[in-house]
Amino acid sequence: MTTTESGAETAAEDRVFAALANATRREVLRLLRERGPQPVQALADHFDMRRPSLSEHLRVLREAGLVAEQRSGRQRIYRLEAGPLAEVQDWLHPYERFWREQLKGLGELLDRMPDDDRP
Amino acid sequence: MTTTESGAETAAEDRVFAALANATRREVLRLLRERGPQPVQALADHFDMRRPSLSEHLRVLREAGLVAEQRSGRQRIYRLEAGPLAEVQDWLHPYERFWREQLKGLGELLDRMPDDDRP
DNA sequence: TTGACGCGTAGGGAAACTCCTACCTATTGT
DNA sequence: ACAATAGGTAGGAGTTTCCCTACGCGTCAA
Repeated sequence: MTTTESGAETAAEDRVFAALANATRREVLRLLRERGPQPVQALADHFDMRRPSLSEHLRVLREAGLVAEQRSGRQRIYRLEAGPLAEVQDWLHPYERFWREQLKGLGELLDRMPDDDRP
Repeated sequence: MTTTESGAETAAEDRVFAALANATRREVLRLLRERGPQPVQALADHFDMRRPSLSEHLRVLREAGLVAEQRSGRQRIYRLEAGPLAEVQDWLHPYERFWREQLKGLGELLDRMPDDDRP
């Protein structure tokens, strides 16, 4: 439990999942993770998209707590804030035994199959 | 890596993240996890929403591979298919060291703070 | 066979999303 | 002081989401 997670904490959870629903925003997170903090234009260069549109995406990520900005002169350096992703993992955790069971079942199925028939 | 995950596998990833972006759909997954497979009406009873709307949500979940249906007479029993959630966890994994670093930093900060000043 | 039940699909409307082109503010260099 | 740079904001258009009310299709019970 990263935050209080008691009851109406759903609003924060909602913002995080909604932020992750867009491929451009997931790509921004990947860029910040792989290349470290960057100003907006450096990020925008990697997309076929005008800068104001990317600014909007950055706002969504910021309001979800997934990135933070640090002003440096006239630039704004964005950096990854991975905290909310830990909450996603917490959310995922109770499902883990289900997908392990499914994978186990698949494995056993394959074990009982002649090699020729495998997908 | 649960599926091939080579290149244009992004479409499947997109469908999963998009499916999880809605609170009703996340709640459906929780109900199926906690109470096991159920027909549509039993699920619909837990929401302040008409049944056709829930049917739409079930379609989105089905196309994301997160639920599966099994017909039984005139009922359709939906069950959790957690496989795609394993892929979400895979997606999450490279971020883990970042949130661990952040939490570590926060812990050290708290250690250096007098108890009275803690949030 | 007829009626009720379980559920999906069609179609529509309000709101939200995602992109765009201006445009505005703040900072820096000349 | 002035022009150029970095980046946010406003407003608008096209698309998608999410809910609704009808309605259609298959199944079961009388």
